[in-house]
Amino acid sequence: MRDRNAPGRPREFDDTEMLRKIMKLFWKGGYEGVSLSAIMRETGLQKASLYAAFGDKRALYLKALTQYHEDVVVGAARALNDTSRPALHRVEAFLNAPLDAARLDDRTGCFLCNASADQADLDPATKQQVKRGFESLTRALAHPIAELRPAHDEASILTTARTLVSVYIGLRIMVRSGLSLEQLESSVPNAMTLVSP
Amino acid sequence: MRDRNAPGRPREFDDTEMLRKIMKLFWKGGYEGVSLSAIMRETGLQKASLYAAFGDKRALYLKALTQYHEDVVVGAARALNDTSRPALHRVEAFLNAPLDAARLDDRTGCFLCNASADQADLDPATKQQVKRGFESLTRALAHPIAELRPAHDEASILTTARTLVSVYIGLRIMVRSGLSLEQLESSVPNAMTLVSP
DNA sequence: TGAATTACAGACCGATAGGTCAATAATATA
DNA sequence: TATATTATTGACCTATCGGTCTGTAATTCA
Repeated sequence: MRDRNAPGRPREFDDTEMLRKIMKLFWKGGYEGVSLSAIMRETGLQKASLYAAFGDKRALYLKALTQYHEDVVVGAARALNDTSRPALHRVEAFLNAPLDAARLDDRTGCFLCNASADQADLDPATKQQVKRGFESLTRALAHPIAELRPAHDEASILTTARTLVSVYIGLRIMVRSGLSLEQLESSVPNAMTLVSP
Repeated sequence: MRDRNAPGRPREFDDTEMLRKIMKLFWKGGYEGVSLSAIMRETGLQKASLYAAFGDKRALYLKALTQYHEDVVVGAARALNDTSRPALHRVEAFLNAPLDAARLDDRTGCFLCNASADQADLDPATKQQVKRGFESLTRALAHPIAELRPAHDEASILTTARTLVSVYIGLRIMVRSGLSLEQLESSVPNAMTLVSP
């Protein structure tokens, strides 16, 4: 983000707004599946402007992934920490998110999952960013689980959280492959038995 | 596969052998991440030979995915149905597969998962093939689970199988992002409580 | 042995990829 | 108002992309 009142011609677009558009492209199409021309079309910016503002395509992808973290991961973590709702509801809502998206006919899945499958093996920075996202989700999920399981120690809480993040990821991936909602949704109450036996 | 004793010059390579090499490339690099030049390098075949034998790049990808089904998915299904081993062990081995791979420093993940994240949203045939793979895994996993839970009805068995497939996928994806094995492996016994309470 | 058929090698194709550059426009500051 | 600084534009660059074509080699069958 460039300073307002900086010398020189002011930027005509908002960095974050553009990164959100770019995020949606990469989210849906993957790294190689999105060309700079597609980004130019979507943002209305010229190649050189993109390059000056964000760097090359790799940097663009990584910044889109960071934007996803700030928007989606942080949002999910906040919801999991919202103590005004019952802990059980919060966990359930988290696991239901993949199915809710599918109900709205959004089978884009989760950008972290897609990036992991797509680029984690090829680019260390992407790998690191994806790992960080999963860790954030795990830590956030640990809070309501700890409320539900006050007797358990931290390690056991984190293990359960990781298992549920696995289920979340699995549902995201399976939804994307077009498996029917009716088949998948019964896995949510099934997985919930891990926190409410 | 071309007929032996067909008229004309005989093919100098084995189709399946080449498809396995191509499978490994797409598995690791994704659809757009693998160029025809890379495939030529790996297989030693010329572009025109590839095209004549398998079709265009899309067909090549789809046939690689089919090869994965025949080699890996069918293999996993067979292991899950191997009644000479205890049902509990078979389920446990299935869930451990993602971690075993990581222990051998193989973080390639699962081609079905990668294909789902990479291409399911873009190509209906890929989507269909991925769905079929997940369904095969689910059905195969249902066998040992049914042995462990004779009192449960089929719907409930399949639900549990789907939840465990989710965990499997989640572990595959998380392993690929570089999360530590020590952190992930405790999720296996945790998930096993769904079949052995 | 000749005709038909298929495979192989490698040059070739237009399109597009990511990236760069020089000219011009818009602003802050002196 | 002049200067420095940054942004924008659109042409331009080279490399590579997926795909095709042509000529030659290898085989079966009559």
